Amino acid sequence: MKIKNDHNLDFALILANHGVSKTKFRINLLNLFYDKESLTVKEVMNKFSNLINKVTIYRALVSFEEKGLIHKVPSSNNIIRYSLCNSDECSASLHKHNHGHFICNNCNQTFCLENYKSPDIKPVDGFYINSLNLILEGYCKDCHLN
Amino acid sequence: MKIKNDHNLDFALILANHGVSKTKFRINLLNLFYDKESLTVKEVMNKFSNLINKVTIYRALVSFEEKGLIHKVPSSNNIIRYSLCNSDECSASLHKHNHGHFICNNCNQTFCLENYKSPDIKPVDGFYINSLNLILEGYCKDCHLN
DNA sequence: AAAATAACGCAATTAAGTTGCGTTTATTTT
DNA sequence: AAAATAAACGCAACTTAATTGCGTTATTTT
Repeated sequence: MKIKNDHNLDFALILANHGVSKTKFRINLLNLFYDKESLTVKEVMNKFSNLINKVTIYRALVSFEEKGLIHKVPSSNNIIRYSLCNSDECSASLHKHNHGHFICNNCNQTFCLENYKSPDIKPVDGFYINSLNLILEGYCKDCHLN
Repeated sequence: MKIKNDHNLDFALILANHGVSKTKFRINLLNLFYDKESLTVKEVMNKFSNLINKVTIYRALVSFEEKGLIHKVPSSNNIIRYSLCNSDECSASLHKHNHGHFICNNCNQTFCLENYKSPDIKPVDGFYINSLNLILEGYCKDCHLN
């Protein structure tokens, strides 16, 4: 359950700055998000070798989201994915990536597509916009071959 | 269970042209999609006053999707929505809208945002792209007020 | 019209996500 | 630093979306 920190970052401090409790699990969970483009509850469970109760994971993710650390990534496969907020692009109430994301319909991995720029968020009458996402779906290289 | 046809379209013919069986239910279901921007299984069940078995609905939607009549709309709330394909923008294997969609996180309705143009689909090395969606989420006018 | 194929409905099942509650751990107050 | 408060955790039970198998009914093909 020990997660290695390859980022030279003080995750406990980041949590504190966002008003999130610094439990061992939540420190490791935040570290995971710095390692990986996006995560589902199932992927988190696997990373912690199923030692952490799924309810704990759900509640931690909700807490991270409420405090503006992560945001949901829309997809068509009805599995909720979370992705780390870029502090320069996201605030607690408004989330965006300046680039598109590709989701594989087979392995469910996500990939950043830096070449696909998303349009900027602009106000639309009658709508209170919290997030903008450019989502591409299909099959990644590995999953296309079969 | 009779659904009125306001579109002067022969839905049975459209189904036949796409290789989908022309059952009474499927004809009415296709009509529904021409009436509404997008639909979930639950919404379809309600429209048919719960007279149609949900398994039948799931299978019809899968069939419509396989034959290129409808496609999934990604969202963060893990409820699968389907939307009619524009014949000029979608093929059976490649789906896109040229504009963004707004999904209300409270009432789960979707709205077309004609002013948000999506980038064009272009090939990306190693990815086999089936769909492109520009998704905005937040609260619609009605749901923001409370 | 008969044979073949696909859709349908029912019951049961899987899996994601949620809720309540007692216990443990972290944070705040003194 | 100890006590008081608040939040996180784990367990069990529950809700809801989605899936599967199978016998029956409707549609399509020849």
